[in-house]
Amino acid sequence: MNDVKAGPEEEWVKSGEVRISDLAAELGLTKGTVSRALNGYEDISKKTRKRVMDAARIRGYVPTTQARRLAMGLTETIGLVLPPMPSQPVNTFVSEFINSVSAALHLHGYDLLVHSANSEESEVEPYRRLVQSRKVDGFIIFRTLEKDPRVDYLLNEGFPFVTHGRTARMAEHDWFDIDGEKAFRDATSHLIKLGHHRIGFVGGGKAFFSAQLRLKGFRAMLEESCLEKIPSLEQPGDLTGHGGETAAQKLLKQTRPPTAILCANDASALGVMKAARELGFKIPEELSVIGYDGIALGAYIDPPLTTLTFSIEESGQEMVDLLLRRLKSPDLPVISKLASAILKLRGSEGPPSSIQNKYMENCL
Amino acid sequence: MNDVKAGPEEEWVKSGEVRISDLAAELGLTKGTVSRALNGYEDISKKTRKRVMDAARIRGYVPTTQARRLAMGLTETIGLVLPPMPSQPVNTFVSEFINSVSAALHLHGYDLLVHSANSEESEVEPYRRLVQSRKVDGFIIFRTLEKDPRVDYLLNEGFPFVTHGRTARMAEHDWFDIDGEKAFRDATSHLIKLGHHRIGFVGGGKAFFSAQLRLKGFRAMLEESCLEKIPSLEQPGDLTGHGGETAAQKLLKQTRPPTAILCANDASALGVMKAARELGFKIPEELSVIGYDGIALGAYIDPPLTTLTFSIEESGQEMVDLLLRRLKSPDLPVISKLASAILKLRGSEGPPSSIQNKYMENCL
DNA sequence: AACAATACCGAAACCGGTTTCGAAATGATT
DNA sequence: AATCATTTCGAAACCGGTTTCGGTATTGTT
Repeated sequence: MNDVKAGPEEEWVKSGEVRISDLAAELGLTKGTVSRALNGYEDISKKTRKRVMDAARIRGYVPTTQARRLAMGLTETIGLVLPPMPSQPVNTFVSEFINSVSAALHLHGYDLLVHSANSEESEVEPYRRLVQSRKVDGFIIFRTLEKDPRVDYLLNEGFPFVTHGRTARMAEHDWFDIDGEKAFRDATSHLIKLGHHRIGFVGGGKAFFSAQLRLKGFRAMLEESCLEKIPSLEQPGDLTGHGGETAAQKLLKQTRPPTAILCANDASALGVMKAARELGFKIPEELSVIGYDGIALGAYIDPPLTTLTFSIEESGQEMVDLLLRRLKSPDLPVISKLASAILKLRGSEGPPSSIQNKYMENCL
Repeated sequence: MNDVKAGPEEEWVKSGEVRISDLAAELGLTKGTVSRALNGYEDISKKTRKRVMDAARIRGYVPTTQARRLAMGLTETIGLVLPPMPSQPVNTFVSEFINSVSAALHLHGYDLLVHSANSEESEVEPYRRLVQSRKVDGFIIFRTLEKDPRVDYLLNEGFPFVTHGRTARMAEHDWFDIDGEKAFRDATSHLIKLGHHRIGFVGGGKAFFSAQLRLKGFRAMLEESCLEKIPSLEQPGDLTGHGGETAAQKLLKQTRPPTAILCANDASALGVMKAARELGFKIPEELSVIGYDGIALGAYIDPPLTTLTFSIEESGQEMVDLLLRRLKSPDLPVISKLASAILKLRGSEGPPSSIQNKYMENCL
């Protein structure tokens, strides 16, 4: 019932028991000939090719991947090392990302090797091991730091990789990134147009390049709109719910708290909302909150979280494209792609309640 | 600066460029001897062993995994196929699970191959391919169905695997599971002790064995407590936020709505809370809600979601243990492990407001 | 000093494929 | 019918390791 679908004359065989030498012996050919027949070489007569392919199908022959790869000198495998995960509230990105990367790789005959980073050893150690043991042809790296040791190591080795996110050395390696700067310009602009003057910002770890760019976009739009930059309204965070909570407390306990808070990611935003509730701020009437990541769950909380969202599936596909292109032609100049996030309005933002916020004069 | 840490006499070399034959030639030995020296064979003199190991270290020799595995006839790789993911609100389980499985495997020298299921083809197709091409030694399967085609296929093939979750054929294969039945007995009991009479249940897909067990636990505790089973209070769900929303609407629009709702997972619970808000039910005063999964994010919503939680890390480790044991001794009798979930009270449940709920008489 | 036992290493087969090269068989040409 | 070009396949090397087997060289025994 659950057998391999079998034609009339095909008998069921346990998978993976027949080798190319068995097939060759059975057909009275050498394994070299069988190999060429199956791989479409031109120096095989139509007749024998048919014989070989029929026999292969009937006997259920599938070449052993290990042997084929060894002979051909390739691994057809891409490595992805999971960064150590502190109990982050929202990891939905990782699984979706793995899923899309894996699917895209599979289309091209590549496998995905997922490795976890042992938190006790150096961050690059897993990469070093995978490179040295020749288990992979290249890497997919995400959650990049401005100065990223993984990038340094691989660039030094001349080993192919693509990053999700920019780094200080972005001119030297392929990367894909979301335009977080523009995203935060948009979000900030949206808040300003709603009438907000005092906008708080909860950042991500300073080491993450992306977090810096988001802050940059925020500041740029403030300046463009002739709003003064208020240092006390910029709070560092760590991209976790708890971090957002702490940062929000510092923001909201000020004598003149912000009327809106922009968060470097959704997890932070959830922490911010929690702190706001506990301090008695009504969202969005007394405080607007905007996050970043577009986690689906944000739609289910109260109020639904307005956020900046982007396609994880596209990210995975684009990165695979970049990496495979690099593997095919190692000497190509560096390629990069920038995709944009879109502001998904769900309800956690609105005009500030205080009428004090008169519509600001345009600075131009 | 980012070089491999190098001793005084060790010169830097690009990783993975030196083969065992190079090493042998350099030392004036045969590759067989070098191999045995490095692998601790006894028929190698102390002197040459030291020579070989020193040279290997200095030259940075690491055996090519592909070749070693081919020669030894093993893959040291475990496959994990991601089930097609409908845009589920909360996928935090998957990434954490992959992380722990990968870490546990790595301790034993195994790699994790993550494959994604193409939704267009049969569910077992990815497994079939991985088996036939001999890419993996065994599988980690999760989110099992009662009648699971993947399990059927692999049992038929005699191919090693372990499931996270039971199946109809659980007597024939190794499995690890959370005792969802007991978990829901506990949660139900908790609600009953709080004074709830009319408790709603939002289930998972009927195909998932785990969902059935959770329902079973719910029913069992109702019966044990002499509460009548009210069919209209059991609503099917699909483990998504939207499914929970729909189910909750059906529950809460009844003339006598439940005073508490138990959900087969947290995503459903979030949907239930959303629907409840929109229908004007205050949580937990007018409606208690309990989920299952223990997603960290549940602590950040309002009110924080009470849920049944378990250790994903433990799950991954235990499953790896079971699988590797199976690989080592294929003829061992079937092993299974059942871990328990614990009720994590966070605030989304409480006593029913209506005083109508007089303390029920104990049925014993 | 002759002989047996032991330590140590080389030679070669093997894992399961791919690919190059050359020879035999076939067909075409004159 | 002899010559040459093609077609078609076998033989063998190769990928980079592991492992078995057997032969020296060394040591130990009497």
